[in-house]
Amino acid sequence: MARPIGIKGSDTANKIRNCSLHLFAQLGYAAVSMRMIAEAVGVQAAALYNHFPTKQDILCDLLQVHMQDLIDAWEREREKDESPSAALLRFTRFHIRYHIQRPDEVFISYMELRNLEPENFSAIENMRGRYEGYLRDILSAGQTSGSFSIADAPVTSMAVISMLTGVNTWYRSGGRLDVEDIEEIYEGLVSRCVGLDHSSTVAPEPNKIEDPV
Amino acid sequence: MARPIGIKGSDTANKIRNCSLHLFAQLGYAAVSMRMIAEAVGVQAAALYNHFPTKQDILCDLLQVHMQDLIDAWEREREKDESPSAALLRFTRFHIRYHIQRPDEVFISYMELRNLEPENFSAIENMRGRYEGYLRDILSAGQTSGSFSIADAPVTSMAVISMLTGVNTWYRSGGRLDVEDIEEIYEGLVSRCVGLDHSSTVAPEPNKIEDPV
DNA sequence: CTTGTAAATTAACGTACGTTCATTTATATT
DNA sequence: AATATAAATGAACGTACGTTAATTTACAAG
Repeated sequence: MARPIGIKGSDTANKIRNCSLHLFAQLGYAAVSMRMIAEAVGVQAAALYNHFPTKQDILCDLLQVHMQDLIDAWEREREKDESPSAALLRFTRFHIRYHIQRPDEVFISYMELRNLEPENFSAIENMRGRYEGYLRDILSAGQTSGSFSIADAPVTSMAVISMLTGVNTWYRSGGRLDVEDIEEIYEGLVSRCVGLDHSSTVAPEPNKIEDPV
Repeated sequence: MARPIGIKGSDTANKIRNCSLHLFAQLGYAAVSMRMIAEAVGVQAAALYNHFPTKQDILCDLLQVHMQDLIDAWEREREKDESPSAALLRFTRFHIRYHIQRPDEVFISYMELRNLEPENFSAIENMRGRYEGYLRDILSAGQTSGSFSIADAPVTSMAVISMLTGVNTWYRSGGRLDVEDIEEIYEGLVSRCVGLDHSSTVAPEPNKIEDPV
């Protein structure tokens, strides 16, 4: 057997991405061999090199795509000229929702950075810095406008990001709380962190009052 | 050369612990070979097996000692019969101070858990759960006594832990803020997360008022 | 002083690694 | 239809891995 019938190269490449993602997240980059990836894909190890020049390139591709997708998703989600408080709550809900749906990508983005060569490492770190900058800018804007009360905007933004991303360490689907419950709890926590009293800035949900059935 | 003069076995064992800790933190458990550890220690690879039966046992030892030391340190630091708010602030400062001084241990405790065999994994996870329980109990106590205003104590405790541990991802010694500055900022953040207004619960520092020089 | 143990050495075990090569076959292009 | 390219295969490369064995020497205990 050589090239199978009905095979498009891009399909195999995506299968390599998916299988590598799961294996890297479960076992760690260094503990995953090209032969393991190949077996998961259903192919011989040498075939992987038709799609990625090295093992490192697979990891790099995964991290780069994840970070770019995250940035793009927020760029689409954000509303320009929104108030800092509204933007903060939007960011909070977005971050939780986006990350909770991609536990493997988030995991390797934090854990496998050190396995990248310096230049690839810097590229990913810059992207992460850019994303963190969105939140920092929201906090700074709210600080300037006086709607937030913050001791230190850079530190507070890191604290909030850590708090939000931390959800991934304990959330399991089918647990006591669904994503909407979690978003709501963290909206409250984040509001308090920046000196907003959440209950006074958000109107109660109408149907909880008007629709008791 | 066989056994060198003036060598105590426990010294070598500790050197193996220290070198492995740094290497694991820098490169990851799977990427570190016994020969690398041996070279860092200044010994041949086979000599490591006089002190640890396998590579996994070195990792397991490091994680277990770290978690046990953390638990012991908090048991010594805590004050029985303290109010929930005082206990919370004590925990906050303790956690930041303790973790910021041990970045490598903290790092591998989060990253290399998956490289443990199931039973070792469970042992470490139980210890972590026990430590997290200290905070959860403080929050529950404050919720019961009415001094805290919390939507969900388990979730809030995980949020707070994530926030505090997150300091390790950005803190570098010699930076803009020293540890005391950071503890103070996070004291404020944590107080707000549980519905305490920090500024009203802590008296202003006297020398900032009385000693303007 | 003898003896047993502890701590090191060198050498070697089989296995697995990332990657390359030559080859074969399916698809795409002209 | 002829040709080039894309996508697979099986075999092999040298290297490194975790661990074990046999041996040598320093220290501790009787």
